[in-house]
Amino acid sequence: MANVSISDAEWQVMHVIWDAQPLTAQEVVATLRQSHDWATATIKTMLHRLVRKGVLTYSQDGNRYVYRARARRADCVKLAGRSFLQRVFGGESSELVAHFLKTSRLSAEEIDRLRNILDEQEAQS
Amino acid sequence: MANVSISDAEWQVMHVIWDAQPLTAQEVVATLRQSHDWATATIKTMLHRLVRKGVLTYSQDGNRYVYRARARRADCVKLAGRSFLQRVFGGESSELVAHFLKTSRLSAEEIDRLRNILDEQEAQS
DNA sequence: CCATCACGTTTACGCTTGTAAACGGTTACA
DNA sequence: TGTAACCGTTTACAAGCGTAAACGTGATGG
Repeated sequence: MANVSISDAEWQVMHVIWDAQPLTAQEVVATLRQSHDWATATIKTMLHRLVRKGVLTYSQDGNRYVYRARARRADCVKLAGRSFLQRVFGGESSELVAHFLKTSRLSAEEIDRLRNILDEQEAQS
Repeated sequence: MANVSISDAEWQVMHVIWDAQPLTAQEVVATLRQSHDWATATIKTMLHRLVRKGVLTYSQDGNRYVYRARARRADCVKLAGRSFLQRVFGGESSELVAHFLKTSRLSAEEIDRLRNILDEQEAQS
């Protein structure tokens, strides 16, 4: 289904859809316009490609399409994550995590949350 | 210098070089042969492209080249990390870290080390 | 001295990506 | 009843990528 790779620009589109699906093309365009300077045609191309890749589906409502994600965000994240982990950190997840911990500013709450996750990891190992 | 993007296959080559530079082309080929099934010509193409991108340099030793990284691994990792963080997690580093913590099996030592990093983060905030 | 080998360089080629204009059909206003 | 506006579809096109063969040149063994 979706062992397909999603390109950089396509991710931007997918985030919009995962955040508020179902959405028509214009709704996607309107949302993206706030953050990107893409021509409408450009966004439509991406919607198309995403449908072809099987990541999106649409249903028709009159003359317009209503798009929904077909792949779940979590699954796509997992796939992209594995690939990045492998490519950049040679698969060493603790290196990856260490890197991002060091290069991020985290709030006290975030730090707490991460500590909790670590505790769980420890408990179940 | 190196705000250039390094492709997937190119990362594989760069890891080899960062791990043991300086290296001749054959040394790179020999190392990569253990993990990849690439023709020698393919690897040479990548070395070339990396030189053109400014990520690698070489010096000549007789008829052969000796390659060295020109960009530091840490810098490339930082760049690729930022880009991935943005693309997949919309810039939310704590989400990213949480994701990788949850999807990784970590040893007790690794968990300890990560806790320490968290402690430091907390201290300096 | 010639053929072969080893090196780096050039050329190749199909696919993906970013970016968008052009096109054909329908709808709605003037 | 045109005709402008809107929709989705097709076509475009240059750059990057994965993958590698072909080429020119200098060295080397017979």
